[in-house]
Amino acid sequence: MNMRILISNNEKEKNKEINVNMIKQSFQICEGIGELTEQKLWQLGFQNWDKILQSKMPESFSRAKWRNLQSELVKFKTILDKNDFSEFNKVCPSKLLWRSIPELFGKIAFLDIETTGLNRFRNKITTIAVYDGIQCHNFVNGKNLDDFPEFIKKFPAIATYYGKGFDIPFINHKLGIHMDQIHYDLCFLLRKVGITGGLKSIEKQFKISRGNMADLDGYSAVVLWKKYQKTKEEKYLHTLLAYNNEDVINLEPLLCIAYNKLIRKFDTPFKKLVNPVKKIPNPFIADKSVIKELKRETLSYFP
DNA sequence: GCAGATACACAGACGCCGAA
DNA sequence: TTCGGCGTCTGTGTATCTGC
Repeated sequence: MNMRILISNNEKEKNKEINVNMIKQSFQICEGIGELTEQKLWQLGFQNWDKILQSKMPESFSRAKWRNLQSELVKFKTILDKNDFSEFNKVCPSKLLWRSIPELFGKIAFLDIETTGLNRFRNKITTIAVYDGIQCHNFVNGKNLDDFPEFIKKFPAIATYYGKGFDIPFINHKLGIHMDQIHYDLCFLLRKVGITGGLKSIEKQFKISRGNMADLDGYSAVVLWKKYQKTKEEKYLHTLLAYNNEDVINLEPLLCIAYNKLIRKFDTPFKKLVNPVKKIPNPFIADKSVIKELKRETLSYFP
């Protein structure tokens, strides 16, 4: 059930052109190099790894520190030259992984799951949506959920909203896999720049629309799955998938917003990412009668 | 060369936050 | 309501610098 919608998006092409080597301007990833030393290096004109490796030691550095910096950079360069992002994920400090976003833009899987509840030991996964920047892919319990582990392997990076706390531990436990990709968790990236709140409230803040599904939430997804299981009517499943897809499609502009705010906050010399202004059409459409039904029932529970 | 001062990196504790 | 990741704060460790 891989749903395919092809789009042409000039913004994504622009982002590919933007400095794909931005991670190679980062020095804090090296052991013994902190924020201040990195700033100092930029001020001294050392804009990337190659410049460090080709230049003589500046006076303000000790011989030991310079040698350590160079050997660390050789290590990281070897890993990146091999495109070994899983190894890069292991050796790069997690607080700096966001700097690899431009490097991997276009290869990131935006991911979100729906479940029957919050507890990964008692509840189960109902659907998983993955947006690869071009199209949505859906995995449904009882249909093709088992295809997910093989499918997700091909992405070097994933992006979620609070996936580190919820989605990934849930997937790892339920599907018995270990996802070792680079993981951009937008909840924590946005917190770094002072933006907090749930996904829906942040979408509102940045005027990212979710059409007629604005009033649905995680609990609605639980109810939709129960109704689908009881009636087997496709309208409930399609509304659930539409909701699930809307979450992952909206993660892409949020990732750009977070990255652009981070490079400004940390006073880096990195270039901005172009925010994709055009959203792809959701391959599933939420059934209007189902939305009304959900609203009515929610009102009767909470008068 | 040594001792004290300084700068910087790093580790641990604690509290906040968001997921269905 | 539960759980676990992350940020912030604070203290500690280490390397380097400075003055004698």
